[in-house]
Amino acid sequence: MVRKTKEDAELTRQRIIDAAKEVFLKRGVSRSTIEHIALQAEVTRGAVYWHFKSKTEIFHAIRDRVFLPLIDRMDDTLAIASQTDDIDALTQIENSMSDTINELNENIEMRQIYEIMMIKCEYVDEFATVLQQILNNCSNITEKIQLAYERAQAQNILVVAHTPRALALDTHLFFSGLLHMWVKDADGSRFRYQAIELIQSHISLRRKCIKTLS
Amino acid sequence: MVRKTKEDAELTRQRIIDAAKEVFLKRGVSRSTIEHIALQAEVTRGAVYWHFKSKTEIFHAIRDRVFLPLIDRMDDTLAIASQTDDIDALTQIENSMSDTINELNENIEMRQIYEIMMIKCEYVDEFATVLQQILNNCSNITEKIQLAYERAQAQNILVVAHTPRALALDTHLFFSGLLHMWVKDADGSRFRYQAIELIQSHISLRRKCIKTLS
DNA sequence: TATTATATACAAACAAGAATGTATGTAAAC
DNA sequence: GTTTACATACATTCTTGTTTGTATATAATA
Repeated sequence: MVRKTKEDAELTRQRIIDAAKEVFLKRGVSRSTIEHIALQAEVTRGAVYWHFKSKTEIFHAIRDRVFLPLIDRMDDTLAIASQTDDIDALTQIENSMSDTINELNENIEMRQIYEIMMIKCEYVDEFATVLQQILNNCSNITEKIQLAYERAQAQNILVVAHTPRALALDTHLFFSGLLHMWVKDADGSRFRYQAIELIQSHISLRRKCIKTLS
Repeated sequence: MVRKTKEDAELTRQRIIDAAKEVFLKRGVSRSTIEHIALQAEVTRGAVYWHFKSKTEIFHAIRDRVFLPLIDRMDDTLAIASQTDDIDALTQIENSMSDTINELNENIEMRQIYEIMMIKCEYVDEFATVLQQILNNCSNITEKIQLAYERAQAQNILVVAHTPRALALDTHLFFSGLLHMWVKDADGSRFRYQAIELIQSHISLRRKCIKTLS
């Protein structure tokens, strides 16, 4: 059993990535060895070394597969807000966060990879750069949220006396904390089941009360 | 040079803990070996094995030294609120968070250990229990914050239409996110220098506007 | 108080296993 | 025929845990 077709080889590559994900999740990135991954993927270390030159490279492959798409998606949800007018800016922000949580609820793989990134990886040496990338992404998201708050301000639905910048940072920190807790709260009792409500509550705090309607 | 006095031995023990902290910070917990720690402490592995039976035990020693006190302190700041009447409940919440940030700013060791706990440790196997402890502490803090919000409600300084419970969770998630970002933001440009303002802003959003004064 | 016994606080050496990286082999695809 | 996609074997380094040695503090005893 040697020399498969290109399609077979790609399949092997994907199986190695899948295997690494499982192993990382179970043992943490540092304690996982190439052999562990090979065993899980039911190939030899030779196969792993053929496709990847190191464990770090596998780590990045995992990251690219799921982590980046989710950020892009959140980005999009916030961006399209400027075009559609049937939905206000605050709701857009709320949706962008809710969508992410829903995605984590439905997509097991995404959830697993988030878990690896957050509590099963040590950000030293080669991994320190990953942390910087994450920070940069955070800055981008925050800016998008700020723009949305500025739109909300223009739509006159925002509470007064607070700058869009401050609100955006607050929201970002809230969501950042929520994601961390969501991941750590393995049994779901504390945060996982009420995440959506927490998001709604967070946004409603920023919405100007329309007392004149009643 | 053998068989020191008990005081000398305790000193050695502390030096090993100090050394481990430095090594963990530099290389991450998993990649740090007993030998690394011994070298940093300028003792042999024999000394380390005499005082601690494993790396995990050193980890817990580090944690107990700084991590727990900080949580206790935050706990206290929130608890004394019920006694002093010259300072309102919302300010108490604000202070408890600001104090923690200030402590992190001033206490290098505390900062380093937080960094280790947050981004230089993989929470698997023996370390998984540590995560549960952290979660439990979070629950306690959230409850304390909730009680403070209930006092704020009684003092009639809180915005209406939001339950103390929801506000407490939101605040806790905000602060959780802030701590994470504070730690990750090594150069300080993004969060470290404006953490206090962010806390003030967060709290002021919950404070009922006193328009009648002007 | 002086002597002796014992536990302490390490250092140094040893043995075993784990993990990595590379080198070599090989059969089938192209 | 050559390259690809691996499997297998090997050499080396790293790490751990244990064991042994030893000088001295401390307690016990006389």
